[in-house]
Amino acid sequence: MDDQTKALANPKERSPTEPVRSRWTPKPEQILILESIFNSGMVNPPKDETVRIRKLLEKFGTVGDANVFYWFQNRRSRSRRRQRQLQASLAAATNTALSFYEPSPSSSSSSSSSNGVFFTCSSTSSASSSSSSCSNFLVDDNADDLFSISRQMTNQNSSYSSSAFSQLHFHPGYMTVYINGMASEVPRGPIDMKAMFGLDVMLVNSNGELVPMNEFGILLQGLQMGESYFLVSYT
Amino acid sequence: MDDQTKALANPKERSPTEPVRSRWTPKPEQILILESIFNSGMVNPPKDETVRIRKLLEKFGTVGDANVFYWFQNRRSRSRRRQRQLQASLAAATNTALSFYEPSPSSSSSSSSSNGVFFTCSSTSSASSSSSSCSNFLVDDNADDLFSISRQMTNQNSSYSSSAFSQLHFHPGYMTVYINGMASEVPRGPIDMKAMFGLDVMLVNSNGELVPMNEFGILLQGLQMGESYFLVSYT
DNA sequence: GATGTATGAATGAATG
DNA sequence: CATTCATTCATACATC
Repeated sequence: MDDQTKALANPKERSPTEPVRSRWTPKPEQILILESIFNSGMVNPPKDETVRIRKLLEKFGTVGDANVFYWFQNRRSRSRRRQRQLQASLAAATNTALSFYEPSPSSSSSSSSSNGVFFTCSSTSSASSSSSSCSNFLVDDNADDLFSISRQMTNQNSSYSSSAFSQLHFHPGYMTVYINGMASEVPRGPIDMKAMFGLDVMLVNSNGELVPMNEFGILLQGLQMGESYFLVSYT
Repeated sequence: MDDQTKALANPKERSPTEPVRSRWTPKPEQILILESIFNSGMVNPPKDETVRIRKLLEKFGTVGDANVFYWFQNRRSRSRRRQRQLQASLAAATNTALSFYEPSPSSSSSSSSSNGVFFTCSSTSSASSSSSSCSNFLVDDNADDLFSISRQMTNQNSSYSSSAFSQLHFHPGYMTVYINGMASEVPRGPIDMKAMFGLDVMLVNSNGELVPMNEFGILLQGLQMGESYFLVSYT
């Protein structure tokens, strides 16, 4: 175990505003930062980077180096696990599979999508802390390649701060959500979908559920920070 | 065969194709199977066993490896917690009892255990998950789970219970998955995305992960029954 | 249809 | 990095 991994956990200090918790609960902004860094390719920050990241995160709440370290470790582990799990579970059908495959003629690849617009992204949601990452399929879950990336990144100090993270500004009244995989700054309040997208579109959250919208195409409630949504045409 | 077998007529029988299912709700038969396995001593099945178990459970409803994994993890955790509580309460009772009863030495299995059994047999052998028995959980739970089980069982007329394991039937052919929130019948085997949707799409599962696809636009594995997917254009 | 509870799911925190 | 545990969050279901 690296010395860098040695915990500097500071379990006690807790801002008076914070609820008494036995373990660190990352704030949404902190999750965004961490996800951004992770998805920007730095999946295994060295110790000094961990310290820098912790200092960044501290703008939004008490956090220790150990928390950051564990976060990345778990993030890597669970990404990889999910990846394997998916592979395995789907691979089960591979053997029985070929009999069903009929090389349908390429003549009509027309069937395209009856739906019209389809899109992207998903993730796990949760009311309080939505993790995840719509950009999963961008950089995430790629254990093998990630190492080369991280290896190549270990020396450049501020790469992440200029790539992914710096794009996320936290202006008041706005927040970042992911729509079709792209980070988007949206107002915190109700959103006029027609004004914003111009079409008859609806938003589907990462659970596949329609985001409630009134007859004027205005979302009844604000979106959830950091959450992922899909635009779906319903015309 | 009793026709009451089908009398699983739960009041809340979902339509043949389950709608928005934000979380897995195990069928009574599935709970029976899981409880049986757990109580037989396999409290921490290794991965391959998890897969086998999942396949068993799938005879009674959609379930994924992760569900099985979580089920055993939660089952262990909550059994252990109850065990600890029981221990604590018994210890407390013992302490208070000791104030009345002067400990006469060395008579071994003194623990009266009028109400409970506490045992040991630490197991936790080593790295590889000991699926082997010798568990604190063995008989552990009492009122709570038994109630739920019996409650669940009242619905069926005992057609299942013991024989649940051996029966195995697969419906080859087609299954239902959700694509962009819409139920779709797809073949169980590999799917020619090119023929089905057109060239430039890929499937993302509900974890936001890309479903592996070869260079011909054919999914390497079949999809998972009941799972939700999103079509993503990658042009 | 509000509230309580059982439990599925997620994740921080370890350990080896 | 793989596994595991403890804790917490979210929700399905029961109950009223």
